[in-house]
Amino acid sequence: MKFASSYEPNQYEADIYAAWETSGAFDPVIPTVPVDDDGNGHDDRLNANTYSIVMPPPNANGNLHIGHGLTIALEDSLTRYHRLKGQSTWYIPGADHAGFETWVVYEKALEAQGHTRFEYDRNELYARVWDFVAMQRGNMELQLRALGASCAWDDLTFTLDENVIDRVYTTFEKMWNDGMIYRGKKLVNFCPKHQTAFADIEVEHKDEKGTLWEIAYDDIIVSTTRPETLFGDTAIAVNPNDARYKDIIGKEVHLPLTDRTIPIIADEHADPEYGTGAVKITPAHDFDDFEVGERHNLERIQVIAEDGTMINVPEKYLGLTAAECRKQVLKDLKDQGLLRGEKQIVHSVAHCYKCGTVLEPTLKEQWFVDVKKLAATAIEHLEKGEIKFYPENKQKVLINYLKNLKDWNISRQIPWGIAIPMFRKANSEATDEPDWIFDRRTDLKEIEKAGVKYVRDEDTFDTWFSSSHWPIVCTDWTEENPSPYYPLNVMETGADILFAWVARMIMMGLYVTGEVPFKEVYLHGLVLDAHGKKMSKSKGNVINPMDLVAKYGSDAFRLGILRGRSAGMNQAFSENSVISGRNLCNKLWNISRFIQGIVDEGDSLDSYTTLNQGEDWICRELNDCLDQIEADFEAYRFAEAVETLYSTIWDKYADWFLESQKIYRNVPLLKKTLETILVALHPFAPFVTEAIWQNLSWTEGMIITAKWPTRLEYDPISAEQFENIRTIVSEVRGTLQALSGTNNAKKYTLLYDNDSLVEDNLLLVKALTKVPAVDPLNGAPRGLRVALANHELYLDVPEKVVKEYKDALTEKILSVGRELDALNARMMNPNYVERAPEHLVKETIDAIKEKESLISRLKTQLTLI
RNA sequence: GGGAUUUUAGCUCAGUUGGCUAGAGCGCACGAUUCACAUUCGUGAGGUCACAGGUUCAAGCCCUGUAAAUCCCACCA
Repeated sequence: MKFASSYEPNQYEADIYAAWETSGAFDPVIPTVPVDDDGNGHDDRLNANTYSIVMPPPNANGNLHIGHGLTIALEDSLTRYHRLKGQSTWYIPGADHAGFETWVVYEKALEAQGHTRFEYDRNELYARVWDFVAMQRGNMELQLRALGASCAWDDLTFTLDENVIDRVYTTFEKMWNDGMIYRGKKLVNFCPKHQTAFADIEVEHKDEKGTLWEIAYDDIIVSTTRPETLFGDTAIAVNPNDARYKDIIGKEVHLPLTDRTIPIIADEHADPEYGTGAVKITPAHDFDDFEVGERHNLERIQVIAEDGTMINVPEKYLGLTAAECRKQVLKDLKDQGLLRGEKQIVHSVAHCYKCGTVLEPTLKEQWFVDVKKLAATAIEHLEKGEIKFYPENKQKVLINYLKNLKDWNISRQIPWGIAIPMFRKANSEATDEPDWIFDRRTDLKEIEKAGVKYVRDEDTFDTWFSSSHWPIVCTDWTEENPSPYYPLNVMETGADILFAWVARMIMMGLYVTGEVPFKEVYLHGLVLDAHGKKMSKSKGNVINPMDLVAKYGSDAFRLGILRGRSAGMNQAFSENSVISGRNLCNKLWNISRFIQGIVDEGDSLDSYTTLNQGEDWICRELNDCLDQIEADFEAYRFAEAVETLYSTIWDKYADWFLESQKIYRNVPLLKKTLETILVALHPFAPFVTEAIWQNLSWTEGMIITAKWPTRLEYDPISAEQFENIRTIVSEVRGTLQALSGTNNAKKYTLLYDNDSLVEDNLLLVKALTKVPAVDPLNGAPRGLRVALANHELYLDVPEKVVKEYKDALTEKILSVGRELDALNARMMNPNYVERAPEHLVKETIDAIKEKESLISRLKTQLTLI
């Protein structure tokens, strides 16, 4: 016997995965590189039936977390479904160098060894991090395998692979030539701890308590939360409509603690309602002030250096940290009587999303992408509906974001990343040559062109700049050989990176290829803990997907994490749902074990025919189930598909069909239907379905490359009759349960009068209700009437028991009466009869007849008691 | 300030173009028991669909408003 009494995932999963991988089942059937089999000069792949999906690349040197677990469950289910449907499926795995994250980890390791980044040059650091990552790599790839990801491993793309860098450089060069790249000295969010700038999107704003100080600049009082920046003030702004200050616009005031004077200017930025209505302007250290400075052509005086110490300030404050300087400034202002008040406020402060350090708006020369055209093109294609979003409201959200997008800072001061291929002229005498030139030779620090020396910019690209090429590089798309796998069929990723990643892939895809990079976008939400709280290390509520896989199996995890989840929603997750997934796997295992047992007894017919109502019924239910799953996959309704499979397999197939097959056996049909449910469940539970497939005596090949089931043949009238049997059985069971006493099912014979359906299914009804016998009534009604309108059924119970059932019977009559009243009320409404669809009115009339007949029968029974 | 989302059973969620008595899983109560499965089987209790109006023959679903919660963007001198 190949089937143990329960399914033990750990015995099978590793071997099964290895078998899949070595068989080549993960690889697309249609080649990914150009072919011209018929020699007509055309790439024969281009009209092929392909299905492509890329994996959002997990951090190459990290471990998978619960969000990855969800990602794989979603993407791999899609992949396997489309593979079973016969498409040439390409699920492309990836690994992310995770520029900033990995750098932070590495720098910590470096510090632990007593070193700092400043001891090495950029190339050395790059090489060192490369080795560091190489050492840890593989962990997450093993974990992807444990989750069952059926991806094409040979095509794994690492974000620092040569073809990625090539493509990024090609795009950058094109943008540079198109005038979309510019070098700007602008305010950027700068993390003093990590010594790097961030894009707006990487900044985390948090509400914090702070102090608002009021400082006298001559007669004008200004409010500020950052008194130490006053040395960088180059103006005071008042609102042009503010009557209080009308007369002093254009005048100069003395800047405290210095011997400078600054002008009073009129600008809308000053809010008359806030504070005193006058605001100090520090263009070098505040984003709003920077813009005011642009409008009024103000000087930008940087007073806080990148290391967080004071520069360009009076001797006394030079070299202090910003915090020390603030204290000193406040003290000095107070001594001079210029500090006129302070109050506590709550304001939002920008933090580094990694270390929580307060970010310092800092003037820096950086590379920027002019996003106007990119965004406009993306909006145009999005508004045409070229990409379908799940959930669909994200389309609007994304368009709204793109409409307000500001230029994109792509420079990062982190060695671990793709070097920016720009070189600055070294000797300024050669005035005819441009200051900056593009060159791919980023492995060199210095190059020479036309006799002029150039030095490479030390910075690297923002990882999102290279990641935005992901669909292009993963599918090996090139100008010369566009891939049939581009655009991707779907981009599945987290809703939290809609702006950072999805938006940029769309802009970049359109810019490089002229086509949107994917046809559909499915966004998943956060996986929250069982109480709906965000998982975090500090809260200690983090669930490790690998623990659950080890404990319950990969399939159980996948089924569990998909349960109750819908697109874009942050939803709770608990071990319970994994347990219920595990139970389903075991149920399926035992279903198979049972059927194999029957097959072993011998019967070698291959083709099936249905022979009774239960068999017709299960065929109908399985067909409905397949329809439902196909529709659910089209609409990305994963949880619903799982739910449908769960109830079809358990509540219908096992509880009714298999139970009925204990009376009437149809071996070919058992085989056929089992294959159907195995294949249908395979996308969600790949391991157990494959393990069963391999253990069954008659199946061939591997289920991963099987064919999606075709519909079953059945007699619909007969199938519907089985519903009547189900109703009879349920009602008898319910009545038996409601009778006083225990073990009622064993005691009382079921009597039927004039009922061919029961007569034809005596053994089945007997087995399902567990009554000792099902006999014809033969005479006057006796015992307890079963509450069915269209069947004359009695439970042969003694008078005494019938009497004890009186209360339950009364309650039953009342409840049916209430339903009847509701139906009658509906029919009393002439508008309903007139305007509702005919079939509904007819159904209502039928229902009324049925209820009336049932009530009169029950009432007769009651009077007999 | 702008935008989005959510509110249905004790918990987590379905409920697709409005249409029969609003469903599932878990939990709970009661009952069963060796013959595929206790990771089992059966039966049941539990809902003013956040609230108030409106449209409609008919509203959990559509419209208006209110409340609560969550998230994103911008801003907070």
